[in-house]
Amino acid sequence: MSACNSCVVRTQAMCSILSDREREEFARLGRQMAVPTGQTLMWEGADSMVVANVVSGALKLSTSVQDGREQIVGVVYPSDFIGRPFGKTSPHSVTALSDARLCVFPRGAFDMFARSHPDLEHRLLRRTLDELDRARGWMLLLGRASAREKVATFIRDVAGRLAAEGDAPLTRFDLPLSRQQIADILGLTIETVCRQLTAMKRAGVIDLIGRRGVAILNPDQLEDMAHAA
Amino acid sequence: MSACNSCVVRTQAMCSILSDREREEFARLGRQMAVPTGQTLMWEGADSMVVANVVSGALKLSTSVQDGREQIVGVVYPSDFIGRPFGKTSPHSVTALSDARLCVFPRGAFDMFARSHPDLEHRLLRRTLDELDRARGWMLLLGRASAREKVATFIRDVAGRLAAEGDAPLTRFDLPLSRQQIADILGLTIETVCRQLTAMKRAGVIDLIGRRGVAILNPDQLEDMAHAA
DNA sequence: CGGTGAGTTGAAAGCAATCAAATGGCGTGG
DNA sequence: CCACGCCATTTGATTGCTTTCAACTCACCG
Repeated sequence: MSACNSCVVRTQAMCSILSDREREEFARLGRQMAVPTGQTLMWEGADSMVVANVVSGALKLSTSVQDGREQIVGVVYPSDFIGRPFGKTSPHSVTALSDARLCVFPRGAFDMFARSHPDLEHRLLRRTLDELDRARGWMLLLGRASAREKVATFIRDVAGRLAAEGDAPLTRFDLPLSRQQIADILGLTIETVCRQLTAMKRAGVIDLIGRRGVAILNPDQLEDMAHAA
Repeated sequence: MSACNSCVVRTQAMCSILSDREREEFARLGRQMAVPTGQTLMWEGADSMVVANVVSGALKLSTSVQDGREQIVGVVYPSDFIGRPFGKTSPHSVTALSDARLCVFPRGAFDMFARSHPDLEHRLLRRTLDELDRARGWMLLLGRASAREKVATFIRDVAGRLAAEGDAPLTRFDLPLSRQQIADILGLTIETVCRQLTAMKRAGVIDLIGRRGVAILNPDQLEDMAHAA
């Protein structure tokens, strides 16, 4: 009965380790849900009511300070997990960057189900450890990298993340984020992001096509820029 | 027989949920170990051979780029967990900031024990989720805060972290880190850290006593500085 | 085909980094 | 106990990258 059988992330999301019977039970706890671009699913500091799996689309995790400065602390893609299990409040906001489909579960029910299915918790633990590694790598970028390094690294990473699992990074693609959002990820201003992109274009490393399109002309040079520039 | 019975972090470390029998079995897998100040226990990118619980002391987690720039991505204290279970390589170096005592386990043995003790894995999951939240909060600081805000936030956080669980933040204490290490945590240079500290002293917010001593004279003003300055 | 908002470019200012030199805390040996 | 030397820290001067403020362009939509 459940939509799981046709779910595109069934094989990669954490539910994949469940048996058919377990997955059916699990599926009954939650429901699919569409989230339009720009909609915020969860607010920083608010009670953590739900957790979810991303089925399609991309969402940002962000925190901000009084005066409007915002920092994006993570971006999640299909098969990624959203929300804060086993905790009272959500430590950051979650907002859709594109129209997205989620598989949403009430937090309480999820917590209980997870507690009684060690394999699922194990899967979640691995995912969380990976996410922690990624966050810490990002900290190096935020704390020690120049604007050039940040932007080059960002382009390279998106190219890798957008490629199908196991494939080589794409050489031509559309950015899933606006310039402002890129700036919020890298801890820069929108103008600085622009200037770096233009400079990289002038250097013949990339090409910019319209608002969102990027072509990587010289991957090696891009790689160099990501490390020191 | 095991040292566990006298272990100072027994009640807070993750081993606390194990039964006496289980803990004995668990203890047989590992051993206590002293790590002198400055010694590196684990190297960035190296095979992840061990995991450990911190019994006493403080250690830093750090990554760096070719040219010597370093970023500290985390600091761990007693009862915290170190290492990368379920993964091939360690994503960052681990170095003792002070003489430390650890309870060390071979990774393989730990992984297997954890897999067969869901309660332990659950505890580890919660710990990892907390750590991820902390890392993301740090990202906001690194990406969007001014030098003043970074240093003020750092002082405030150390005061809180050094106080006994549940107590009010300390008003006079010794920093567990050198100026250079503080700089590496905040993504600043040592000179900038110095200047900010001196400025805060001149402003009457804190006092500096010798190399490591700090007294908080005006907690409210410090709090303000941590948020916007 | 014109409007609108994202994106780009330019000029100037500001903040932290860099380079350089002075100070002082602390351990050591006399 | 005091003098000495080393190294962390502090302070100063200058540079330069990123931000800020402002104007302009252009892609995309109706």
